[in-house]
Amino acid sequence: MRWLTETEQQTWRGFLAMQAQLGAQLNRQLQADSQLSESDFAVLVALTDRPDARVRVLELARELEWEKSRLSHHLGRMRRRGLITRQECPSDARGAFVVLTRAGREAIEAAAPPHVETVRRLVFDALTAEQIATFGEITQRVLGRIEAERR
Amino acid sequence: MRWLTETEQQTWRGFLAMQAQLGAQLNRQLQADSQLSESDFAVLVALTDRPDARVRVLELARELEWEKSRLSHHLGRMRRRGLITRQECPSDARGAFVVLTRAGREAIEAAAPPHVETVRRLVFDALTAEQIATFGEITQRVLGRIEAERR
DNA sequence: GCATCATAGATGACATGTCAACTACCCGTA
DNA sequence: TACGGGTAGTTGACATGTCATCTATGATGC
Repeated sequence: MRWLTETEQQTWRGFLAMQAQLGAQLNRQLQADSQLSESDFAVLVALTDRPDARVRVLELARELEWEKSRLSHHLGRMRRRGLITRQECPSDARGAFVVLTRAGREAIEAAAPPHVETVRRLVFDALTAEQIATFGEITQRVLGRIEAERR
Repeated sequence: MRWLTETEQQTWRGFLAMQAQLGAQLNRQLQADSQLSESDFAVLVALTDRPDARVRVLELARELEWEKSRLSHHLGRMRRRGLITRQECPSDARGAFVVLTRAGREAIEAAAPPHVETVRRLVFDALTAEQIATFGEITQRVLGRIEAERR
């Protein structure tokens, strides 16, 4: 079988370490500055991307690429914290909209600047323009592979 | 404040998506082929890296860059499944060694080839040599930033 | 109308991760 | 010897994620 070369192994382990460290650091910062997790943040961003600040649950799941049950649980928790609400869907009684509340909007507006600043500081400021471009290509290619494989 | 450019935002979202998808896919494959999680795999790899197939708990935690409590919980679960054992440490009665069992060794030896194959297929085969090199540089730079910040 | 199957979303059981204590032991100093 | 602070590792409470299953509604063919 084809093993990994020494260099590939190092690259791979480096990636695993970066992934873990970066996620942990971003979570810590978000939590400390805004009492939000990365997951909360992702949901709130998806909502603010909408002109009417609301989405159908499954559409949100597809957009975030989350399992629907994960999303359902997470929305329940966010609802209990007052960041979002549910709204019945008139055209399909099974469905529901997720709606951003005022508190949710305030939370995301307060959280975004320091979070973006951290991402910039830890990632983009550390890289040259060319590295950033290559980084983008890499993620797209890998995503393409996974996509292809899942079919 | 300095926001992210359109391109940077795309790159960042792409990275988040890749991270999530790749992790999920690797976990699925490992689970299906070997009944192991990525975490189990990481622990077992760290053990097989040792000539005597055993490590002190905290040293393992440092190597994996895991919180000690996470490791402790995880080791408990792996022990219950028979993948590892504990061994008292004669020179420091507080401490303990984590030891690879025969079953653990068999599990990792069976799991490694298909797992490596998947990593190769999804990542390295998708990239040019130059992209791989850049990828390695990127992870190192970002890790360096995080490292610097945490002090 | 109604039997049948698909879909939206929630739920419960369980695996995993985090944080803050806690226990037991080490070691330097008086 | 005894005390005090540091270290190794575990534990419990709780947040989060996964999987399988359930409920209610929608859509389709007869």
